[in-house]
Amino acid sequence: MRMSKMHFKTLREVPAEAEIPSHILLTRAGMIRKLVSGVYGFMPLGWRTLRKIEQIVREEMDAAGSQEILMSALQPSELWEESGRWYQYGPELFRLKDRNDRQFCLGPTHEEIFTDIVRSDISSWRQLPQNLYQIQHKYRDEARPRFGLMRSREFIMKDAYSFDLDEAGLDKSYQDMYDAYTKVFTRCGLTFRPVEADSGAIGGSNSHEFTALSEVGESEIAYCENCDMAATSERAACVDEVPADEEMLAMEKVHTPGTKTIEEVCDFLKLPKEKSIKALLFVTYDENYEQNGYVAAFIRGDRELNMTKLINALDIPEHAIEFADEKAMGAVTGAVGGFTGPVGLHDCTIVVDSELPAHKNMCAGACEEDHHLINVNYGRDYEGDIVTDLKLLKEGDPCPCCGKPVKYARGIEVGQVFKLGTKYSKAMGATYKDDNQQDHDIVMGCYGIGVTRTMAAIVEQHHDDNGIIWPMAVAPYHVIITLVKQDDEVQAGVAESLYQELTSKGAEVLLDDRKERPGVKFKDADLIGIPVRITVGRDAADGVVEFKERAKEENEKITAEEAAAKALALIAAK
RNA sequence: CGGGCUGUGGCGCAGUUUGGUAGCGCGAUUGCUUCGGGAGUAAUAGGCCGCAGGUUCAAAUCCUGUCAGCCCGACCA
Repeated sequence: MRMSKMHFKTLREVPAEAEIPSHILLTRAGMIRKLVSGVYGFMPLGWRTLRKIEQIVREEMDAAGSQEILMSALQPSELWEESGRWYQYGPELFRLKDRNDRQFCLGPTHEEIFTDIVRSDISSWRQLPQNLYQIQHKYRDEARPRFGLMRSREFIMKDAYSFDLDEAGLDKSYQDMYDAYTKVFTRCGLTFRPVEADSGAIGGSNSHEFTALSEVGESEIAYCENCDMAATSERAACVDEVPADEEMLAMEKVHTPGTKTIEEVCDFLKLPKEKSIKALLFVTYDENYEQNGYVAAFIRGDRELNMTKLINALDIPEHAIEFADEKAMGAVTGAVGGFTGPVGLHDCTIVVDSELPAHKNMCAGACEEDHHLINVNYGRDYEGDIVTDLKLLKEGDPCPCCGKPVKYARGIEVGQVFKLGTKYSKAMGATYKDDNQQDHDIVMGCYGIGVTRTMAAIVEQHHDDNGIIWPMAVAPYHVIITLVKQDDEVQAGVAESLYQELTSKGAEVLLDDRKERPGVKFKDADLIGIPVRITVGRDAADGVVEFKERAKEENEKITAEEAAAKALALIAAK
């Protein structure tokens, strides 16, 4: 490609809204273009890289035995009603109506569609297992789109769905996908870690998230250097602390004026936070978004609540629960906020963290303004409707597997695999007959890769102050020939024959023949991150050019023939 | 959803307090000089100041409403 003919524009200044390197650099390099918040288009260079990532995904999916199809993004609401997710998915679902008032949505994911396909095409055990995938635009009306491609409302995703006879089959499909994902992200040049994850709105039992390590990532992972434990912070189990046993003392109400927070109460009563119970009150909503109940969660004063664990314990959608305001709190506790406790609390679902029952003689709110109770004991003074792990695992806490202190890291979720089981096949009637004419639910798995997000993650891990440093496998072009003086016949001739030579051997080459000053060409070459740069300049008359890899500091003067051979070797090694 | 900030040529911003004919830098076009790390110079083009309403002789500026964008929070009982 001759750059003088390419639709191409770089920005010298950083766009005002861009915060993180991938957003800044992809925009400055002219690879992506924002239309509205969370919606991006891809310009020639960006589109080439995206297609390369897609191609890697395709090759590995095909190799793993999955078949590519393409379903519509526009989906009728009926299928979502069937699975129950028309309500469950919440406000992130882009909903729209046609001229006849029929409801549709733009697919945020495609479990329903694929299940629908399979239930009509598959009827016999002989037809299983099957694995289908597509690479397609997805739509999610994110509460807060941000960071360019990292969290957008329209994005490209590869989603795959496996259909098996039984759990054993699913285990194999899951492992095959897990292995394929490992190959995909390795080929893309990412440093990543597969971690255990919560399955969220998708549902199902097991799940792993593939996290590209990065400080700007929105995903927080806990891992252990001593054992194999690695999980998202919301998924990570916590070890219950078991305190020394003590005799139960008589419960007592004490006057604690103005002590709303755990800190204030514990300071006032001269107690460690480990001896106090923290209360968190929520209101819940039904399918019509009407308030339908209250939830009180209790954890030890020094702990933090893990919202995901609470939602899972209650078995409700994420959007069906909110922190209660002062008024709602009063309605339940009969007191102003800050003095809620589990004793005598009624008309709400009480969820108690699993480590609290073993804790004796605790301090808790008395459900009365300016009063707390001390020597509160589980079983005698209060009970929970649900007792389960609600705690957030923090850095340094004991590892749930081996007990050593856990570490924390941030990362970008570039892929996730789920064991769905029969959640969708049961709801939508996707069954097969076995060799005894018996019907069984098809056992499903689903597997996603955020293709556009992967592109952003690669930039996050591969850039410097001057721009992007694309790994060869995903670079929009392999080589850029920087022609220093485009109107110097000798230089132009050398550049042209080098361009022809490399192109004819299968290299993807950009020839910078623009009427620009050399500085501009060098800056642009660095910004767009082409892995190999061959500069044709003052030594062209001697057949000598300059060879430089984008990722390396040094450059060398060699003959054009040597440069071509070197470039081809690097391309072949990708 | 809650809180804060911002909308002024393609991009980045000043001007708004104290109403009075819209400015700067980058970019773009043309000429000359320059030419190996985002050149210099001269000239030119480009904006009903997000939108709607109001106050006023007069509104980018004041008032009301509205839309859009960005940031922060979602851990407090």
